[in-house]
Amino acid sequence: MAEKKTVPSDGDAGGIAGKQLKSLVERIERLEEEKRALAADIKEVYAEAKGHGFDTKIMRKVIALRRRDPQDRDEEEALLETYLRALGMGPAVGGRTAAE
Amino acid sequence: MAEKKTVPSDGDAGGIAGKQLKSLVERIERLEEEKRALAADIKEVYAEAKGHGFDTKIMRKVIALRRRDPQDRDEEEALLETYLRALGMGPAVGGRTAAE
Amino acid sequence: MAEKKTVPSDGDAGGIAGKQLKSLVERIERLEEEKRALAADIKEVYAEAKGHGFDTKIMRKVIALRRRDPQDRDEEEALLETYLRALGMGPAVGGRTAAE
Amino acid sequence: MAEKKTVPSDGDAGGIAGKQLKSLVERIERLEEEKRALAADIKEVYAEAKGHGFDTKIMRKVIALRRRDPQDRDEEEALLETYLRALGMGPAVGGRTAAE
DNA sequence: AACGTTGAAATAGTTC
DNA sequence: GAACTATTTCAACGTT
Repeated sequence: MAEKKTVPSDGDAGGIAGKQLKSLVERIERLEEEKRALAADIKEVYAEAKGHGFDTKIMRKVIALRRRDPQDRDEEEALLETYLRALGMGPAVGGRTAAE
Repeated sequence: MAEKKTVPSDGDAGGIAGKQLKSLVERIERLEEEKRALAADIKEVYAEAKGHGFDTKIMRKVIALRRRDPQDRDEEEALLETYLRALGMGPAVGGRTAAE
Repeated sequence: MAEKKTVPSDGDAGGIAGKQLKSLVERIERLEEEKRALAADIKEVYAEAKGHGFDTKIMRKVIALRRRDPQDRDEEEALLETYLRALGMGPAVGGRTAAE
Repeated sequence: MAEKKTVPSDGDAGGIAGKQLKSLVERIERLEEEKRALAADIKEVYAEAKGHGFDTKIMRKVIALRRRDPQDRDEEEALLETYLRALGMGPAVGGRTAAE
């Protein structure tokens, strides 16, 4: 049966390939740690915002919206309305439906 | 790995209370398992929906909307617009037609 | 294939597809309600436990641990193979392969 | 029913609070961008590893495990105390006390 | 009763 | 395009 390739160089268990692997893994781990640090920073800023009385949940939405392509937004919105209409509910925005 | 004892099966301090604890824990575990089963069922229905060509992401949104108090929705929407306006962005999202 | 459509049979909002969507949505909503009921039951059991003087926080930890343990064991086993393979050795079955 | 607060200091959308909000949002966005850059770097390293013939899926597993391990150790320690407390004994400090 | 913490649900992204 | 993983979001809980 065909063996799945695990490490590049063949019979050299723990040899050259091992060194290389170790190096790669360590690089990744370092980058990931930096990434985590950034995430912590972001969290802090949110905390600060909250301390100033802002609603962080809404802030997150705003930031997500800004990141997003306006066209996609519109399309999704349209689709949502379509589904709501198919369910007999009026479009969610612009006030409640008259029914019920 | 060595197993850890959950309760001192035979320790004096654990006696009666230990039995009771065990019973409570098991009841909870049973309920949680049922809960997980239900979650799996829900997942299945979504898969079926997808198979019929529906957009499950939108479906989730619809269901979330239906679950939610209309008043809260409106308030949140208003706040979102407020924030967007404070940032100098038009109220891009919020259900109005794309062309304003 | 390759149509980007909104509902399977399109243009028929509130029609056939609408019925189907409605049915799916309602099924999901029903399942979700059962799920919520179960969650409430679990909460009750915790309340009862608390009433008997147990520390629910610890109980949660214990339950979480019991749930995690089997997984961990599997992962550990998988990992063992992983490392072996990473070292250029075949899966542990039967020890070293003849291929050496 | 409590009123929902929109922006902290005043209703002056686009005013003082608006400046503050904008500043916070931009800081977050900048940090997020750095974070994304890091994620891209990580991805690159994986690509490089793959180019050298390594199985990145396994690499991810290994890295995840190395990250989880220290946590597990802490949890294990915490759990020890947990069990002791569940037995009605105080935290393990000093072993069994005479206070029983 | 707000706060932070934590675990689960959902979403996005990636690989095959 | 389907599955898996990683990230993000949301809700519950205890805490102060």
